[in-house]
Amino acid sequence: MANSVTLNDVARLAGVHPGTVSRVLSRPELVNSQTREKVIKAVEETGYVPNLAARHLAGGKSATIAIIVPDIMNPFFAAIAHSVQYTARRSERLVLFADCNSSAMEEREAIISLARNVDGIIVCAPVSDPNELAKAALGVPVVFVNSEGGKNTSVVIDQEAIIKLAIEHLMVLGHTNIAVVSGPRSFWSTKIRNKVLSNLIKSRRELNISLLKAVEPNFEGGKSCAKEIRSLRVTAVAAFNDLQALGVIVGLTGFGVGVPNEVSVVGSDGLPIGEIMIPSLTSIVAPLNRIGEVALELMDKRIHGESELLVKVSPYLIPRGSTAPC
Amino acid sequence: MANSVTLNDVARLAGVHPGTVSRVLSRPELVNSQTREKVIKAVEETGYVPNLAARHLAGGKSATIAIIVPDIMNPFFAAIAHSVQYTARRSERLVLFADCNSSAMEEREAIISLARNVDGIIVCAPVSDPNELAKAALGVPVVFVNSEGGKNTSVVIDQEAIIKLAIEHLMVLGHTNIAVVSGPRSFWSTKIRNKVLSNLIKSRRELNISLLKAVEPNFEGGKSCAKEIRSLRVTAVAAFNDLQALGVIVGLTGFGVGVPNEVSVVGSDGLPIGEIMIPSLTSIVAPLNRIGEVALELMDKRIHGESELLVKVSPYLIPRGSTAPC
DNA sequence: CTGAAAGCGCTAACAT
DNA sequence: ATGTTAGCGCTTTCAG
Repeated sequence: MANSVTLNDVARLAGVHPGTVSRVLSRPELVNSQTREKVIKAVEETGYVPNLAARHLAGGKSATIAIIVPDIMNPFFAAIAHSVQYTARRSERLVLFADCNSSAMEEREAIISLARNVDGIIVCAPVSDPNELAKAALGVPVVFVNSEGGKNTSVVIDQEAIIKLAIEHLMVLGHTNIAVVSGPRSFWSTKIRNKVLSNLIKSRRELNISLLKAVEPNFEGGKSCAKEIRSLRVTAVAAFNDLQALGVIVGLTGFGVGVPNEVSVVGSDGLPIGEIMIPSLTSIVAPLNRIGEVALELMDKRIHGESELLVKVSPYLIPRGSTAPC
Repeated sequence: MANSVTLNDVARLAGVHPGTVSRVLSRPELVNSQTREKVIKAVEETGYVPNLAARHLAGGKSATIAIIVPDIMNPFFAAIAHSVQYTARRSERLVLFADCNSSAMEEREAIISLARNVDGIIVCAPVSDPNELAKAALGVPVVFVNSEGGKNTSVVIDQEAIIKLAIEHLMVLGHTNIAVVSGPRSFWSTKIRNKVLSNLIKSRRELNISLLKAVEPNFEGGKSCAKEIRSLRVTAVAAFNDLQALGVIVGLTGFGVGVPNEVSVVGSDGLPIGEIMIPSLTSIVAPLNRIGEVALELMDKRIHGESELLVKVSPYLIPRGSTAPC
C-alpha cells in the first residue's frame, strides 16, 4: 500500500547496490564507513521503513513475537502484556496479541494461526495442556508464564514464596486461625500452592489453616466465600489474588465483619487497585514488569539453542491497611 | 522455522498446480468442486497454515491490523483492545498491538513502524495531532477512537450524550449545585464536553454548575479534587471517568463527606470496578465492545474507498449506589 | 477451469 | 568491501 519507499529506492539514491543497503541495516560493521554514511543519509532522506514481510520471507525472521493471554481485561495480564510489549519494542520487535477468552479451543487456534508468523510465542497462564500447546507451535519457541513442567520453557512467579510470605506476615501479626481461599483446580498455581500449604499445615502444628474450596480468581469468587469464612471464625484470610481479596472484604463487610478489625485479609498480585481501595490491601506483589523481560530473554536463549528451562521471579509483600494485629 | 508445510506441499499431495491451491483458498468458487475437495482434503491432512509474510508480499494484504493505545493497563483501553481483537479474529486477521505510554513520540514511532506492515491502524485516544498521525501512516487507513476532525475516520463515544445523561440524572434526583471535574485539556473528549457544558450553563439558568480545573483522568486526579469539591458545597459531582469518580469518592469520604448521603457522584465509562466498589458507582456506560466492531467496519469501508467519516456510539446511564436524591 | 510464469522486497550466499 | 544472484512462499496475471 501507499507510496512506500523500498530498499531499492534507497540504493538508487545512495548510488550503491541494494545488497549493500541491506548490509548497512543488518551488519553495518561490514561496510566501509563512507559508504555507510551515504546509505544512512539516503535512508533518512527517504524515510525508508523496512518491509517486514519481505524480510521475514527472505531472512526467516519475522521480528515479531506473539503474546496469548486468557483475558486482557484482567489487570494482571494487562500488566504482563504491557511489559512484554515494552521489552519487545526495545529490540525493535512487533507484538501480535491474542486474547483467548480463557477458552482452551481459542488458545489452541491462536497458537496454530500465529506460529508460522512469529519468532516466538508467549503464553500466559495456559488453560490447556502446555505440552500440547508447545507441540501445536510446530517448533516455534514457546515461553509459558505461570505454568511449568515437561520440557517447556517457563517464567513463573514463585508460588511457594507467595504462600510463605502471606502466612508469615499473618503469623507475625499474631494470627493462627487462617482461612486460605483456593483458585481454580486447573491452574498450575493453585496446584503448587495447595501442595505447599499441606506441607505447611503438617509442619506447623501451631497453625490452624483451613483450605477453602476452589472458587474463581475474581471478585465474585471471593465474595462467595465470605459466608463460610465468617462461620469458620478465623481471624485472617489469605486470598488467591487481589480481585478475590477484594470480594472477600466486600463480602465480610456486608456481613458486618470488620476488616481489618475483626479479620485481616491479604491478597496477591499487587494490583494498583489494592492501593486505592478502602481499606488498602496488603498484598504479595508480583513484579509483573519483569515478566516480559525475562520471557523475552528466555525466548532468545531458546532461539539460540540454549535450554534454561525455568525462571522463578520472586514476589514480595507490601503491608497495607487490610491486615492488622490479631 | 520448523518443518512448516507450504502451499507447494499441499499442491503436490493434491496433484494440482500451486496456483490452484491458492485459488481454492482465496476464491473457491472459481474452482471445479472435485478439484476443490481434493485440495481441501490435502490442506487438512497436512495441517497447512498459510505464511502471511509471503501472502503479504505477493498479494499486498497483510491480514493484520494494528491497535495503538496510550495505556493497556487502563481498563478502558483494555476493553477496546479486547473488542478489536475479538472482531479481527472473526475475519481471520491478526492484531499487532502497541502501548505508547501516553507519549506523543512513542505514538508517532509506533505508527511509522507499523504502517508498512498492516492493512490498517486503529489509534485510541491519540495524544498527538491526528492529522499528523494520519500523514505518518503514509496512506495506510487509520481509524481513530475518541478523536475527531480533519478528513480522518473516527469512531467516538458521544460526549454530548455523556454530559447530558449525567446532568439529567442528577437533576431528576433534585440536584442543582453540581461540580463537574474536567479531563486533560489535550483530550478531544475534554474539549467537546467543556463546550457542551458551557452551553448547558447558559441555557439552564436553574442549574449552578461549577467546572473544575483539569486533572488527570485517574484515581489520583479525582482524589485531588475532593478538597475543592467540599468547599464548593455542591450536592453532586460528575467526574470525567470512573477512575476519577472513584478518587473523588475516596477523597470526599476521607474528609468525612458521605457519598451518596451528602454528595452524589456519577462516573463515566461503566468499568467493571464500578459495580463492585462500595458504594457502587452510577456511571455513563460506553459500549466499548462495539468500538472494535465499528472501527473495523469503518476501516474496511475506507479500504474499499468509501468515506463514512464519523460514527458516534451512544452511551447509556446505569444508576447505582453513588447517586441519591438531594 | 487449470497450468505456467513472473515477481512482491528483501537477505544471504557467493563472487569479485 | 561491494556487487551479483538466487530464491523465501505466495498471488496473480496470462495462456491454454
